[in-house]
Amino acid sequence: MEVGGEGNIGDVMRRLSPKPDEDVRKGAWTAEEDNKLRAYVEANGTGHWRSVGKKAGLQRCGKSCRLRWTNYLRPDIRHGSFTSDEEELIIELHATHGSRWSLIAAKMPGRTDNDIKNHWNTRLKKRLCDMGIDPVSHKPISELLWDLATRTIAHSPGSKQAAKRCFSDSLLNKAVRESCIRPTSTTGLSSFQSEVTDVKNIMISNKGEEKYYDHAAPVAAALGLDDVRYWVEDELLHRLPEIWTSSFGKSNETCH
DNA sequence: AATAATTACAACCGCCTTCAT
DNA sequence: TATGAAGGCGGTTGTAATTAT
Repeated sequence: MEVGGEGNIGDVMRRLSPKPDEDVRKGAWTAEEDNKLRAYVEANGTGHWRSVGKKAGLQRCGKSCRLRWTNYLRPDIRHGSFTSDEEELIIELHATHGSRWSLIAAKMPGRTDNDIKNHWNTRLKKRLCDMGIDPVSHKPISELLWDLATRTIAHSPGSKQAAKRCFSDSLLNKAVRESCIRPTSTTGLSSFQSEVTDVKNIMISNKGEEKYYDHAAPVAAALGLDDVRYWVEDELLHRLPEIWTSSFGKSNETCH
């Protein structure tokens, strides 16, 4: 015991501060650690996670132990890929509850909130986008574009130009992002331009873009654009230097 | 066969809520 | 009522495995 005992400020600070890093292991769990934690919980049950690491002979913090048990070791967890029925249920529940994963998991026995969240972020979100559905609102993208251009923006001063600009940015960024062209700052603008001289053909030949044009058509009509495709192509070629500079000109990173 | 890109998922982090004192 | 511990949640990151080039 140090001189000063309970009242010593240094002692108080040490008790309140987190333990030094060397006392706590991080990263992937080993099979031995899993066995220790499983044996401890089977013998003592869950709860009081803060002390579990120590009592189970693990150099892990309580949070880490709890997470490992609830997301992986719990015996009622069903591991393995999601069935199509489960995927449909997740989409349905997400439309109702949003990203309240614990709520969604409660309606899917055997699945953890972490698993569902991961599956949503890696698979389902993309699938909805490909179907032309916004994964946040679960509404068709065409409907959202329409709202954006005709209601949110188009009724304010200087609206038409703003709406056109917003609309074109969305299309152009998508076209560049989804094309096979991956320029870098070291490529240089001139060679990038030569690579994309026929970018409109990439856009037209890409079936996803065709679908995107379908979504865009009613918005274009609302803005008084007779043919959105030619307008976007003109915009894209005209604004290529600007797009290149804003996206890739400031770093050596490749385009994502 | 080697390398790059993408995918899948375990784990961490920070914040919030609840509860006991 | 204020405070701190504990548990829970959602967002994000790191990385191993897989697939594409």
